[in-house]
Amino acid sequence: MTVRTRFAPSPTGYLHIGGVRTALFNWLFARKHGGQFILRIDDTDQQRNVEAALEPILRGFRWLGLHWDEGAEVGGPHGPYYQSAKLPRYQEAVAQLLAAGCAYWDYATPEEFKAEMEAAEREKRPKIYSRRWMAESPAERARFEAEGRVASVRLKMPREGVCRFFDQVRGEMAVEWANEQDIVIQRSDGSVTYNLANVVDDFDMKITHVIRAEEHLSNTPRQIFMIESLGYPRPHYAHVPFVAEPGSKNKLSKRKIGQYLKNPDFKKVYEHGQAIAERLGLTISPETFNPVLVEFYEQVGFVPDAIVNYLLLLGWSWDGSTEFFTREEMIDKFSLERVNKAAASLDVKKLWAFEEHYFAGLDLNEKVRRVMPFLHRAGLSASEDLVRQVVAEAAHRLIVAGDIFNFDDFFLPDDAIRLEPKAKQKHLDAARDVLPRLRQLLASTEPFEAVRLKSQVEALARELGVKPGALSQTLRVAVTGKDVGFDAYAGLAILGRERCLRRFDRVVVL
RNA sequence: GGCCCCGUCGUCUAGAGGCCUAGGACACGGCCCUUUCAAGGCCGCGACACGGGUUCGAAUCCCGUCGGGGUCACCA
Repeated sequence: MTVRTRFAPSPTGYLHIGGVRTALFNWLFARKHGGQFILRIDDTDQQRNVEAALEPILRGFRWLGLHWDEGAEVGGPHGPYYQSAKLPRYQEAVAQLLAAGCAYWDYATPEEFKAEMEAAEREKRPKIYSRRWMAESPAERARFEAEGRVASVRLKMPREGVCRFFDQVRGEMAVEWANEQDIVIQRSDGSVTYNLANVVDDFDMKITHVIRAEEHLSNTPRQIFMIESLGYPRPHYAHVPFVAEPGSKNKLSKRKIGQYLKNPDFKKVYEHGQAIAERLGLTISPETFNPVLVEFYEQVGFVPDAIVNYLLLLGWSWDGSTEFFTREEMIDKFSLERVNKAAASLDVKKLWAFEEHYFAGLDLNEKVRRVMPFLHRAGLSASEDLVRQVVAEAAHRLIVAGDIFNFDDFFLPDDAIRLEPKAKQKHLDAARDVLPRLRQLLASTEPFEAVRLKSQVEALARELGVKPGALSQTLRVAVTGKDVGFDAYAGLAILGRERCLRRFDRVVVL
């Protein structure tokens, strides 16, 4: 039997990082067993603009390299893969459940049902519907309808016995049927609810392994009841823990960004990304651009493999010490047995560390390829050759592609260089006497290369009885306006004599 | 509140009775290097929730307590 797994996002307009982690486990499991990974869309018919809301999700998966074998846009033999296109099929399943006596027409009004639930809560009883407005015969239905009531369809759950199932992460599970509510499977408007659609889709798409987040654990018994009532084969289950908030065990939520921003680590990464987004001219708000959403990482210029590798280790480990896995290695080593049971908090600082490692591992051409679009989008024109030199010298100072903006002084016109007041005070004002000598050095050093510049500065330093570092800092400020950056001599050499002198003369009034 | 799940350093985790004086990684602190910013090297800080058992021996098994979380929709 071929392994088939699925991920079923709802078109919400963004790709949640916790969802990606669950999807990744599904993807890995399918790949490992030579099976298929299906991307099915849980859209409801009342949603508008499904296409627009789906686009960021599909783009995110493609960007991360988590390709699906069947589903949205790619199609496949078990479609449709959009829930909104399957209403007749679902209603057929509802009819089957009704006919089998496993579901019933219910005529309770929402208020009546709610009153029962509130009473149960008050009396500290399990919230189980009394079936007071249940109708199983045409006569009963007619009677309720004469009162002007409209029916929904509820599952007629067993009231005794135990539901047992095996969970590949949690082991043997057992739940009393008597604690299971008669949930609505078909609304009074004829549309169908999640649990029913889910069961039918998994059957239609021949899903063999249901790997989903822990919050679905409580849906499992009622889904098993439907599966059995409909005569479907039962899939294997694995409930993986959800991804928790930074520094807490609450489920990560896109709505609580304001709260996460109070976490210093989270804030730091967010602000880093924000600065890059501003240079790109993106209009951003924390609601749509933040480290909970995959889009954030794409915009800022992360390496997709870094995110995937980090997510892999969030709730799974191989031997406790191996940190880095290629795609092939993760496919080879992944197993549900080694998935942890407890929720794991999102730690963007650690994700950042993975990014550092992955970006550093890119070869020079690859780094340049990733950095060029950022420069262009920010309106900075630069030859590939210049970019290559800067990227090479910047080395590990580039962690995400957007960090190239830290070295924008190489790509700005010479008259656009701004002198930072603090740097001026510290390195120019305090060194007025040596400025003419430094200018002369720039004008005369031949060839104009880093090693030569270095030895010339060192010679001058000896002559003046100062440290070479002091002179090189002064040169750096005089030419770039800033007192931070990579090796000053390399920077001068990259700019070339002409540009250095032009800048020097603009910045320094002798 | 009912039902269910979970509980090792701040965080992610290793650990399936003796290899544990509890290992690795991120973060953090210090030192070295460097008159920039980093990176790198070295050192350090730091956890088995608690209480009972079982056992020669428990982070590992059992019971209880406490703590945290999920879920109880005509959302998905």
